[in-house]
Amino acid sequence: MILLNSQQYIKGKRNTGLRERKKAKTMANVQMHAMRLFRELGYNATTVEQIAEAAEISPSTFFRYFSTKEDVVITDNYDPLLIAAFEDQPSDLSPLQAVRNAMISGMDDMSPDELETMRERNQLIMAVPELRGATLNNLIQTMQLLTEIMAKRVGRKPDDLALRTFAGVVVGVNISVMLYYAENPDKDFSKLIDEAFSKLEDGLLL
Amino acid sequence: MILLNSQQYIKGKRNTGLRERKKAKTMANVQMHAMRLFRELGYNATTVEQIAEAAEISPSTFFRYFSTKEDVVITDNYDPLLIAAFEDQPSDLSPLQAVRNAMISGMDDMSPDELETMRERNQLIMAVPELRGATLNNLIQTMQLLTEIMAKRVGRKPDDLALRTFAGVVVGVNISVMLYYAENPDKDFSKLIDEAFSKLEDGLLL
DNA sequence: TTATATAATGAGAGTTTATGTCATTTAACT
DNA sequence: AGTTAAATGACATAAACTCTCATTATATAA
Repeated sequence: MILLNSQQYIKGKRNTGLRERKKAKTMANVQMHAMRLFRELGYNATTVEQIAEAAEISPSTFFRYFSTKEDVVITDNYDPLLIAAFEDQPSDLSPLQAVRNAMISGMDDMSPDELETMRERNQLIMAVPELRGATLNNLIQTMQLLTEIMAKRVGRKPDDLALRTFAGVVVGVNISVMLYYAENPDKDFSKLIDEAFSKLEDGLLL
Repeated sequence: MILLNSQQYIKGKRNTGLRERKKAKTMANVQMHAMRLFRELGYNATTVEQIAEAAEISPSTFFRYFSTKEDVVITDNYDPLLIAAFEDQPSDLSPLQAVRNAMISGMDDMSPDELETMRERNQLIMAVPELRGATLNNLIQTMQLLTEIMAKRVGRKPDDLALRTFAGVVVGVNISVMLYYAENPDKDFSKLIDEAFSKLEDGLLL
């Protein structure tokens, strides 16, 4: 089964201690049971208490791992990966091409299992307003990150309006693709992103 | 003081009955007190109970007017206005120009009082994650509306990816401008929108 | 290895948002 | 004026958090 947040422990901190390993395991376990219950009962009909019971922890412990019920679904670790991929892009690419490649390259590294998890998450998130709101909120964070690294790349200040418009556009396209993908889960997400960015490069002509 | 949602009653329904007038008045009154309390105490530190008491209604009644605490801030009635303004745009304009004009024309009709309220709301919303999430969620609805009327205008189906990408871009630009405006409240919001769309028309080149 | 320090957990009490029910009040319509 | 329908308030209940404190488990150092 898929890990989501546990990776933040596995990759981030020194992986040596028993304590860290246990935490990563617990976190992944809670997410697994939460996703299963959401699938079976629906998001709103599932209580934190139920999740805690299924994962064999106390509700207190649940909230130590995830500060909200939403967090158990939405927290992910994609930003650092995106940033890294972006900074790997050759400098002769246009900013748009660089972002596009960075996003797609991240997806190409995913296992079928990870892709399937991503799909299920996207479906759930887009179906539940609270989750959608929280995810959209995360996208703003991504947008700010993108503004900063993009500012470095093109040699402008991070409060440049063109730059920020650019970041807004990237996020906006992401939102529309996430929504589209939720309605058409049989399509290939990374291909959709690719197509959407093509439209952009063509100058957004209708 | 400014009305926000009350307009939906004043403008939308027949304005004749005492009942309607009272509801509009109550709604505006609740919002006024809520905004004041949020300003004085902060959003999270203000309870619905306090708002209800200030507005001299029961908590039950609060939730009849606003289904969540967030709603008291975020609910607005801009969509119908935007749609109407959009449909008023001459058909020889490009889609991008039409959207741009529609958005700006809406703002130009606002009184100074309304603009000031909009600014305060934007500041509050962008500062409070829950509100930001809920607002972003509303933007998705706007995006879907935009997709539909745009589909009519250019004669495509609403599930056309180019169309949806376009709508995503418009929403993304809005998000980035809202954020920018929250950081720079002394600027002119409608001018910021105008500038951001200019960058778009220039082909998003950095 | 044992002793001590530090971190994770669980139990339980309290707050706030939100939902649903029911009786009472208030406006609308004839 | 009397009937109908809508709005309100009082109350009960649930679920998501928050906080505190005692207990358990892991880490560290003598």
